[in-house]
Amino acid sequence: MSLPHAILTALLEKPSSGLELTRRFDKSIGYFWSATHQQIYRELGRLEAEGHIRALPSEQPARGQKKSYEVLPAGRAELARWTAASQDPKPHRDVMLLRLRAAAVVGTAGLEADLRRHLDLHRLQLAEYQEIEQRDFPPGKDAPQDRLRHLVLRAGIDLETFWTQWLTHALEELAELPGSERA
Amino acid sequence: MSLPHAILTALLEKPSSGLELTRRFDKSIGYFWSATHQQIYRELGRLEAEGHIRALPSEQPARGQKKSYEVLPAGRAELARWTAASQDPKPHRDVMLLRLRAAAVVGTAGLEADLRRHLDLHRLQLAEYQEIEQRDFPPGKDAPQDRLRHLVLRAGIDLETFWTQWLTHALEELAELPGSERA
DNA sequence: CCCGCTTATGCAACTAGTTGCAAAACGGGG
DNA sequence: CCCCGTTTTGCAACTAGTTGCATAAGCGGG
Repeated sequence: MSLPHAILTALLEKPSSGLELTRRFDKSIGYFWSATHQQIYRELGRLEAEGHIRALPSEQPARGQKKSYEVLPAGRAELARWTAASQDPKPHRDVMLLRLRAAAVVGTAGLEADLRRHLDLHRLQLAEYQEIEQRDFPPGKDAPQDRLRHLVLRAGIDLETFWTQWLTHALEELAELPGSERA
Repeated sequence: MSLPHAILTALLEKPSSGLELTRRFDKSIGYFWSATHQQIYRELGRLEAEGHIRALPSEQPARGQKKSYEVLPAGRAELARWTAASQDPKPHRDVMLLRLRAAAVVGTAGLEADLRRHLDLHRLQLAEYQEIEQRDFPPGKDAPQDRLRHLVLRAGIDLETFWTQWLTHALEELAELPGSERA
């Protein structure tokens, strides 16, 4: 149950409307939590009903009109509680690893193209993160908040780096395999 | 929709009952796909209904009786199709990264203990994988199937290695932060 | 002025995964 | 032989996330 807390964090960083939140979830927030606009609007409604956030009064709340939200003290308290609470790590699920394990049994036919495609996607993502790092975390900018946010970004960068290396290695192995399309 | 394919892969590697599958999902299969026994039984039922697997005839199918399954040709074909089909990578979601980003806003109070706990868990998992590697993939064992499975295990090992390093780094940063429990 | 495109919000139905619980058979102890 | 704990199977309800679509307002061009 982390989406509401992701939204609270984002709103504390900057009060926003649903669409603005969606855009931010597609960018910086997206590298550790993704969400669609439908999820976000639903959750904004819930958070408002619970008294954790409220719509900024200035704007009128009609459909098709921008409606911005800000976090209330109760919301900040809930976020602090959640952040400090112990949580078990969720088991990971990775489709590509599963496909490779399946390929060990039913053959690797057709896999290579998709491995290459994923490699390109991860390279692209990595480049994007590195650009963010250059732009937002130049050396010397180390207020506590920046250090923590930089740490999170580093995780994103290192994970993408790992995947590009692993996929490269996988493609090499695949190329060396004897009959590449054994049934 | 990958659970049925994880099950097909596991059953091709070795026909099993629901409980045996559950045990294997807790061990080797678990490092890229996890599932509870409830999920597995439900899915076994579906796969049987679809004609992808069948119960081994030898055993009688009463409740509380072991019932083992094997993959039928249709199931193998479906797995091969799925393995070769192009799939988009799923966006990642990581609660710990989210919590750290939240901590940049609401303070790091209470985080350290859980970071340490996660570090221990990842170290434990890493040790377990390394043990599997020593046992199952001694140097020189490189039939095609082994190479692919080893590659998958390497991903698990390298990911756990990454997390132990990152968490260690995070703890260092946290220790250096000025007021460790600023609200 | 009204048509169609974009922006912004949102509902509803579906899919996948989780949690809680229970029933049937087996096996050992009294 | 029967009671009770364990093994194995399974249903049902719930939670979270995804997909598809709808509705309202603003805006620019013919």
